[in-house]
Amino acid sequence: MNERQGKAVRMADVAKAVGVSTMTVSRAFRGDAGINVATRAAILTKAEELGYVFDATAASLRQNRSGFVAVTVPSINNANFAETVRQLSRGLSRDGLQILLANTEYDPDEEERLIGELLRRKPEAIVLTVGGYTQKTRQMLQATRIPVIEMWGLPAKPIQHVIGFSNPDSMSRMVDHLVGLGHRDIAFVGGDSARDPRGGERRQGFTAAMRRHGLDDGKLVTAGPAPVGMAEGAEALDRLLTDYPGVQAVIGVSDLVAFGLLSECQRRGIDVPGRLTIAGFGNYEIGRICVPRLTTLDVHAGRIGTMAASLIARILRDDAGNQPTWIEIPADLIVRESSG
Amino acid sequence: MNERQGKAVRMADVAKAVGVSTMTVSRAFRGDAGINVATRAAILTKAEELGYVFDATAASLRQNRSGFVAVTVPSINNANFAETVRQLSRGLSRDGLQILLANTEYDPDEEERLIGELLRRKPEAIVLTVGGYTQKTRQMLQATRIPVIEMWGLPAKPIQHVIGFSNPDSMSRMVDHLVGLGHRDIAFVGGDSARDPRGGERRQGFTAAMRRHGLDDGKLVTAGPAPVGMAEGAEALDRLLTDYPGVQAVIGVSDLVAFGLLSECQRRGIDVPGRLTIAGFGNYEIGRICVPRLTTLDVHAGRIGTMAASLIARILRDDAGNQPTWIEIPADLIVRESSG
DNA sequence: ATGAAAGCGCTAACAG
DNA sequence: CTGTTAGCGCTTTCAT
Repeated sequence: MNERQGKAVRMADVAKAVGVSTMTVSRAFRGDAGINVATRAAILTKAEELGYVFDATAASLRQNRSGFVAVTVPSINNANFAETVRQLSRGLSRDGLQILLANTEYDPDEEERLIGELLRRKPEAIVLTVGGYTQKTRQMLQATRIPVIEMWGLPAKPIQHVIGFSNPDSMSRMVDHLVGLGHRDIAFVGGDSARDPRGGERRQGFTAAMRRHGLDDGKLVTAGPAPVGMAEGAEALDRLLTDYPGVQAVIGVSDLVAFGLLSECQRRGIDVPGRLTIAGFGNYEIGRICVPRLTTLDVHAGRIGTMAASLIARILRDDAGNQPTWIEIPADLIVRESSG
Repeated sequence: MNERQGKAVRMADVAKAVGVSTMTVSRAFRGDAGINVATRAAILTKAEELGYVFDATAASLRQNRSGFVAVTVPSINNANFAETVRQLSRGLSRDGLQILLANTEYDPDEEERLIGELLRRKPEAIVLTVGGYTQKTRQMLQATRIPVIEMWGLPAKPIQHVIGFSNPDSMSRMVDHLVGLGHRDIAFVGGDSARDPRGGERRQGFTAAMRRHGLDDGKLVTAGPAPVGMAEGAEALDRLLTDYPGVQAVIGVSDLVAFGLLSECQRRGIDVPGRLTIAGFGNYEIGRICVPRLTTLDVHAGRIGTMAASLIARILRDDAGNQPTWIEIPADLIVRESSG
């Protein structure tokens, strides 16, 4: 019956079936104004009947518009990165843009490889979690003609646009809070910072603030290679108490680590915050639910995504967005029961 | 200088600069065997120098191979779905396949819209979280020529391939465990099941098993519209204790809900499992860390992704994968301290 | 309101 | 080992 046996239905097939040109079918599908209402209806009906599926690849090639925005995150398993991606995705979908997501797994070489692959798809913009690029990565990002947005931090040498918060400054504020409560003997639990630039910046913020207060900035516990989570936090408590027996307060590089520390305290009957004050970072849902609730810093993960989407929409609309945008979304200190 | 001012570098530009045909450049980039090593090196060097970026869109169109696999999940913010996607992504990357991810937000109409958009990108396979499709969605999935894989459940009317576990059967086993411990007065806390077919199936598994044991199957608490998480679990405890004062054990539709219930118990000084036994579903990391640790069902979220990737690779390699595959990955009961 | 011709950047198919 | 020709399915451009 069909002369293109086994082949997918194209616009030309729909056009022939309806008795119009492919151009008219194209116009019907794009909702062009200048097209007869009846013709349009007939085309859409026939297309449905034939099982026609529009080929976005061909359209992309011809229009030089892929409709993609590339995004890289260190780990999609992290609830906060996931929330950023979710809001980014929501915001972009209003402009008909789809996300091309890549997980770097906290590995700069993997990130380089993934960004290379993403760029071959001709995305209209690329959104990155800031920090720790390889030389080749930086070179690719500087050479590309599309908008580049770094998020989740404030890079010293921004590539183009930036949306985020200062990791060290935010952490400094947490130290100020704990010192304000009267604590002097404060420790920091984080991962191997080489694999997690943001975590490393938080640790730097911790040591800088401790020094500023004239306190010992050396109470650091390394919970393992990034990403460190609940399990690593729980395991780290032992080392914390052994290495720094007089510790009064501890800050986790994230709420997940803080929750691990908290759980292990509970298990051992250590009163929080009576015997040990615990604070986290990131304002994850778990910190609002656990007992006691966690003092933390809200980095507004969702808002970062929302604002990145708006920024991209604006840049793609008017080409006026030629000069780099710098959007700082300050983290908010949230004081809860775990610090006292 | 350049005659294509403002335009991106193409293969033809590289070819001209090196003094070969575009075909040779194409071969160099694809790592074809039959090409002079020196020529290949010269091409790659020149390409780098000119800032050439391979256009995967054009290659896709010509080869009729997009290199995409489409995936839909109800929520990427859920750690278990994220883990499935992560492993799926890892497995597929070995075959040079990229994931095109869409979040349905537990909304069948949104799912329909997203699947429509995904199919226009000509993915080579599509992976769905099973259940609750609109009529149009089912029709699209039945009409498509690409492999369709439903995961995270065992559908009554599979479209093609299936990889997952039985939600009702798994939940039944949890009931058996609690009854085996001597509990008779058991409740279930979940979300509005209309929005979450998998949650609804778990509830059905609960009621069926309770009836099988000759016990009251009516102790249900609805924690709100799906997705229900930690916060909804915490809020639901009050209703649970008010509506069913004699309740001995409670099952959360997920570990997140169970953790919410557990936290609220801790807050009120209710002993778990002494006064109330709590069980969850899904084996989330939190259940291994919290105090007491949660009894749960391991659904092997990561393995679902890994196996989906292998299945896709196999189907795309030999076309022999014409008959539907049915892979059941039984959930494992994990007994921990929260049930006693 | 509709159509004809050209071409987006790459590669299949064939030739040498 | 390398080149030539044609064309993937759509849209731009220009014409009517």
